[in-house]
Amino acid sequence: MTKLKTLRGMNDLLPEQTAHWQEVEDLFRHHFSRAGIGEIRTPLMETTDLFFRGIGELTDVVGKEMYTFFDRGNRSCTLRPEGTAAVVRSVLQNGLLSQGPKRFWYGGPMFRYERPQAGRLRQFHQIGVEFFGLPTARDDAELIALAWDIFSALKLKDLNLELNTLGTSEDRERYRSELIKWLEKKYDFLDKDSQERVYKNPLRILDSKDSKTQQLLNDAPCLYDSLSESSKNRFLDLQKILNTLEIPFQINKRLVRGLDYYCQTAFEITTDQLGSQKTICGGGRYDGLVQELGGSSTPSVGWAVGMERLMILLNEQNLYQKKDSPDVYFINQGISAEPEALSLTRKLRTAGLNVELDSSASSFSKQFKKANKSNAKWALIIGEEEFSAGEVRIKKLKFDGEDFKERNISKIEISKLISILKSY
RNA sequence: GCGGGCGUCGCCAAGUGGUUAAGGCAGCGGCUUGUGGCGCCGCUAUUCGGGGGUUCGAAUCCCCUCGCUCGCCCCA
Repeated sequence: MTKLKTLRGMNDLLPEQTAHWQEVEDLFRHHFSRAGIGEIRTPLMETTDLFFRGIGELTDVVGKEMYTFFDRGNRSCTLRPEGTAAVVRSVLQNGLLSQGPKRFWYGGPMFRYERPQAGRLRQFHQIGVEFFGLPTARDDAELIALAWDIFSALKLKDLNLELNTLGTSEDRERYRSELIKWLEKKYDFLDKDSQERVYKNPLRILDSKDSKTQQLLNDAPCLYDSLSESSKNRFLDLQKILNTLEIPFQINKRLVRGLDYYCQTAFEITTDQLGSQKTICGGGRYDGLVQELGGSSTPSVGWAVGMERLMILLNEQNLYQKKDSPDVYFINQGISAEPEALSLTRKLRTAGLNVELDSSASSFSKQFKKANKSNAKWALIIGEEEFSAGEVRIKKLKFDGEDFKERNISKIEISKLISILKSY
């Protein structure tokens, strides 16, 4: 029989990992709730059309990375490859923008059919934020600061905030045709990948890894030069505000985000500790998207964090908290004592204690060994002797200064027991 | 989708054509039927990701396939 296993690029998260994930997710939630940002949960699956219209048919994500299939009603369905399009859809469908600007966050699995690598899976997880109806550079700065503060709270080191502006869609279009004209003249000197992108995605060529192409590009028209005055000023404003907030950044003129909807501000938070999957947070402004999906013109801005990459980086920088050990390890043996131990365990757990109940029914000596390994502070022991006496034995497993004499406590005095267990 | 590396027990790993596939960790049992952290003893892969081939003989060589990994593309 062949072994059953996960699909390629889709991993289980096991208890040791989920504990870390939860800590990190809690931190995100905490920051969001302090900023008055509500969570929005959309289905994992949407009509294919949403992503065609939202992300852009010519992007790689839509063109070759989507999990698309027909359901029994012959509808074309797609597992969401990113979060923004669905959030916009939801916000419109539910009329959430009728009362002015709104901020939302979302999280969960996304799906892209790509060749897996470290930090790039077919099912991966993002947490993202979207601001709607907030048009200014100050709004951009608030959004960026939110991400920056979360990473700071995680104590992440050596992060770079890279910043660029793409201008308005008119600026971008003007530059695009100018760049294509220039690239056509240099076509024969470009590397193969870049040649293919001349018409498909010329801005991406600016980011080519080919050194000859890069040299050539030194003379290429610059996006910044074709920006309108107001776009330029907007970008300068943003930089000024970030300086005021004391958030360090560097301008990366080659930063061109891949999805069609971006305009004006584009940014990434990167690290050089993750190999080629170096972006842990990417985002930008998408003023045209809401209208594109059928709403009224609503300037919007957002970012998304790649959870897997973030978790790898936290691990790399040794920022995981050590896992909690139980307060109590409950040693128990005997036909009457075992149910009694379970009963007491329930009461102690209800009182807020972390209790690990031994279920091996093996010798006391074995159970003590396990108690030690569990790293619990206390051992409770109940065997037939204690059961008959209506008592439970309490013993301290760790020496942390205070001396505690092993003793028996009557079960009637449960509150006393609880207060002892909680007192160290 | 393209190119490089890899795949031996739950984990880490030795073995690179020849009788029973080292070792460590973890697990289980015992020394010690009710008191631990140390120590000692024992047990745990008919099988080397899967399939086919070469050979008297394969974990070791060849082919295919699956998966992981690194880089490219792209992106979080």
